[in-house]
Amino acid sequence: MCRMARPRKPLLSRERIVGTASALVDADGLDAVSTRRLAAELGVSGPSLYNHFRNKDEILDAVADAVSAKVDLSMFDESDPRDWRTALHDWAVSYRAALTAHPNVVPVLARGPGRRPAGLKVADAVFGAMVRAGWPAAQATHIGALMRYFITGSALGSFAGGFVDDETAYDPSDYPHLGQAHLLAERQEKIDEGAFETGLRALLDGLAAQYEEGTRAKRAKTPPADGS
Amino acid sequence: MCRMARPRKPLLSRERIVGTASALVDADGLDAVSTRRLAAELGVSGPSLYNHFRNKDEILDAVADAVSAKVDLSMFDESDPRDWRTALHDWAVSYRAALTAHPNVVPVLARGPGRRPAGLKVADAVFGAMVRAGWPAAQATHIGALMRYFITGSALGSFAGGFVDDETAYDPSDYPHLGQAHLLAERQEKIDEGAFETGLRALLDGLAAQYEEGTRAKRAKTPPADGS
DNA sequence: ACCTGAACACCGTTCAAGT
DNA sequence: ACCTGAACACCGTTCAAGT
Repeated sequence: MCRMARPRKPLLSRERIVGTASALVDADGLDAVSTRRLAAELGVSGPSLYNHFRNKDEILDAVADAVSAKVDLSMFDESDPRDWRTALHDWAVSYRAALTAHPNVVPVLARGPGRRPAGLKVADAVFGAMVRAGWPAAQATHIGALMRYFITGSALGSFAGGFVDDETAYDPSDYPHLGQAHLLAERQEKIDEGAFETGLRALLDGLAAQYEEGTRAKRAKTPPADGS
Repeated sequence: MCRMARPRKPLLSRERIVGTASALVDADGLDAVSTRRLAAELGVSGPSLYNHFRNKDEILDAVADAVSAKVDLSMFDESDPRDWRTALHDWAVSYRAALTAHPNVVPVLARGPGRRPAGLKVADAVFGAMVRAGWPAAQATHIGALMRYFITGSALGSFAGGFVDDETAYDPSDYPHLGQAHLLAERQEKIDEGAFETGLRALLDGLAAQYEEGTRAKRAKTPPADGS
């Protein structure tokens, strides 16, 4: 029975803001998220958001990190029996799936992990697993980087979707080999998936060859003599 | 000596607009290009731009296409003696150099060629050369796509630059393998170049292996029997 | 602590008006 | 044909004020 006003439950929380912002990005794209519209969606006025985030970029970072958090990393556990190549493959597939489920967020993610905790956890896990598998630290760093290049590139620049679904856009005298390019748009997902699989396999094949070279050199302790 | 006003020389042209916009993007980033600021830089009022471009996106597309136009495609000429693997390698290096010279433009380019003529010329050249080298059309499409994934991904998400140059950002209990991560920022270019080279080599090694498989299968006309 | 309205300095784009 | 000022419907962010 006191007359002092108890603090009412806050209208907002970081979680609620991130959840609504994510839905907005997924539905209408990155540009659709203005602080004013997001606030309206949450039933508050624009400036209220600044009680929970320093600025709009921090909100989008949190949205992006929620996507990173969905990437499966269990294949990099020490207890997991998968070899590094299989682990890398399965991780890449899981990573790409997380990104293609939220394509509008990819431009934010592609900027790098920055200070985003889930993004850093991903980088940490793959680096640690590659070192444990026998890769030198410098190579392990390169692998983390180049896999990210390929995966985010594939999620961002949906190759086929980047073409226009309009036959007249590709004059044969200008582009002699693009006669079927307008068909790319409709077969988009299949082509992007095929290109991703082809590229991933090539990447892993090539890395396996480099790994073999490395272990052979280590076994020999000296550069191999010529002949058998 | 006539009193009728001759049409004075127009203040603007598409070329002048694109040139100034490119300089603005390179110097201050994509967000620094507002129609009003661009117009001020050109000595005109904002709406004047709409006499030459339908909207701001068209201006940025033209800026991006100017970068694509700098990618060397001579290695794909029919008269060029380079084999497909060497051509693909040299093209990738030239492509990446064009992008890293204008990193702020990459997000626009990464969206795909769309209707941008220079972007389409690139896609046309690589596809045509791969088909001529003996790749099946579907595989040639995949190669164009996956190379673009890797190259734009590497130019966009400068891996090392994505980390923060701040030791305290990487708590060892959270990220046991990132103890040196704050050093990444300063060694950025070297790491990104190393990762690009490692990845490109792996990609080409892997593709060469798939190419071998393909030609072997073709020679045999039937799936190869076991044994030698 | 958390939310508000008012305000500031911006946006992209349209359009009638000028030459 | 090409440029202008005015206008419309927006932005992100700050800040004093309220509870």
